[in-house]
Amino acid sequence: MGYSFEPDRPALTADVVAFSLRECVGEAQRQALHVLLIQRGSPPYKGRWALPGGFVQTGESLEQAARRELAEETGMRGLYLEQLFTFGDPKRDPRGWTVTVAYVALVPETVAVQAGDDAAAARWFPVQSLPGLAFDHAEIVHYALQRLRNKLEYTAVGFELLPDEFTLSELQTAYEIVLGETLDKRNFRRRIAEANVLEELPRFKSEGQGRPARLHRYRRDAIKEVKARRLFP
Amino acid sequence: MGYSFEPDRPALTADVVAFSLRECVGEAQRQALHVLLIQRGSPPYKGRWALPGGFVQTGESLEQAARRELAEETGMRGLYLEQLFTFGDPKRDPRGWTVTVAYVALVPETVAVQAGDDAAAARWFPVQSLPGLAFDHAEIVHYALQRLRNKLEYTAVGFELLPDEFTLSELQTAYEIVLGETLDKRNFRRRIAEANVLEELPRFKSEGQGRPARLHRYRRDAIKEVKARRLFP
DNA sequence: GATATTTAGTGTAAATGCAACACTAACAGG
DNA sequence: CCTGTTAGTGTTGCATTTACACTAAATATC
Repeated sequence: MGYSFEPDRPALTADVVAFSLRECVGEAQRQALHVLLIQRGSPPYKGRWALPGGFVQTGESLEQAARRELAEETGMRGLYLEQLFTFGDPKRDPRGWTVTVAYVALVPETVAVQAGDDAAAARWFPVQSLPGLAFDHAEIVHYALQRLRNKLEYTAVGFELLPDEFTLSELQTAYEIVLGETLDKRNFRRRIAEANVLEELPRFKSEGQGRPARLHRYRRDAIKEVKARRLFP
Repeated sequence: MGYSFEPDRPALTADVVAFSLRECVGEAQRQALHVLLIQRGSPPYKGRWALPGGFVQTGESLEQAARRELAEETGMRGLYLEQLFTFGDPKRDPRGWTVTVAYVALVPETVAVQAGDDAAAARWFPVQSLPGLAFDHAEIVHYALQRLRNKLEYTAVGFELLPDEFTLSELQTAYEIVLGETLDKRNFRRRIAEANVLEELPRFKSEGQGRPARLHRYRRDAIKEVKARRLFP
């Protein structure tokens, strides 16, 4: 690093692609993968939808900035968060040089959005029918979706999209929706069992009619990355 | 993104972890994975070794900045380059707030280092015996090494460490050194063949004595990511 | 309350993929 | 020409993965 000459500095922001499995409006009982978007209240792209995010502030880490912005604009806290990629095309923001560190967040359906202080509208959109997005945010979402699918294939982070306690059927449905394919029930359960990241709870959940399903939760002592073998080859 | 308030901006740098397979000094014919380091000529960490890199300049993309810095400080151009991670701990640079976008480069042994304009020393160090590094660069190298091994396991980027034309034995040796394990010759060749990213050349290379080996090169029309199946499970 | 309906939960067999393994081919040096 | 060295090639046993169907436990209906 040759620090002898100090050129201009870009504005640095952290943006978050927050994914969640939510029910489609209209179609009750049909879940789909959604992304949280915020409607811009000022130019450029006024009125357009954009990813939650904002400036990284002095003294905070990048991840802290992402968490803070998410909390400020949507009220959501304590989520799974992972750095995705840093986007720095000099023309990505029409106002000037702005580099953004993008994060992916996974949000259980039970976590509610509370509109931010600045009262900007925040809404979940199905990834299949996103509105036109501000800046290069469409590209960021696209990249995030690829990464999420990849990650789900060879790690066991699926439960980050579910509440603390969940049934194996709910977990399987989550995987099926994100991966966009149906999975075999017995094979799915075997793999999850082999990954050894869940523990049974002494409780059950009644899914309307039908036999009640055992509740599970993530084992806090489990290693996050199940790297040895792909979960869904 | 709420751009109503503009806080301080961090300095933004791009640093490069350049990997190469080189012969160990002293031990002729024994290759090892090396990382290119540059000796700092000014405080902080004066005299310490650090990753090549420097400020991202106005009007250039992050990758362009990484390539430019690498060219300026080492003379190396046209390499495989991939964004690794962005490090933004507010205390990572004692002089002040500096965020760095780290890249990984893969360098064939045939590419020579030309000392930079500022005549700073540039040297290849075996990853197994790195000197104490400036800033958080040790952490960055550690992370880069993990990523390289991972990448080699399920993609076919190994040839980026070799010259344009190479033999299959050379490619296998490259994989063995990076992964730190020996591989079965027939299984290795089968997997490389199935990945379908190489083409035979009508030429051979004599490796001292012994039967000459057919030269291969990377097929320009091949898709880079061999994602369907891990290469070395 | 008997029966139908719905969801949960469980094992096995066939096919596929992976890992282990040994010899022949082509050259250089003595 | 004989030896040493590196290149190149298939098969088999084992492990993993996939495909697949019934029983269990609850609710709703008549």
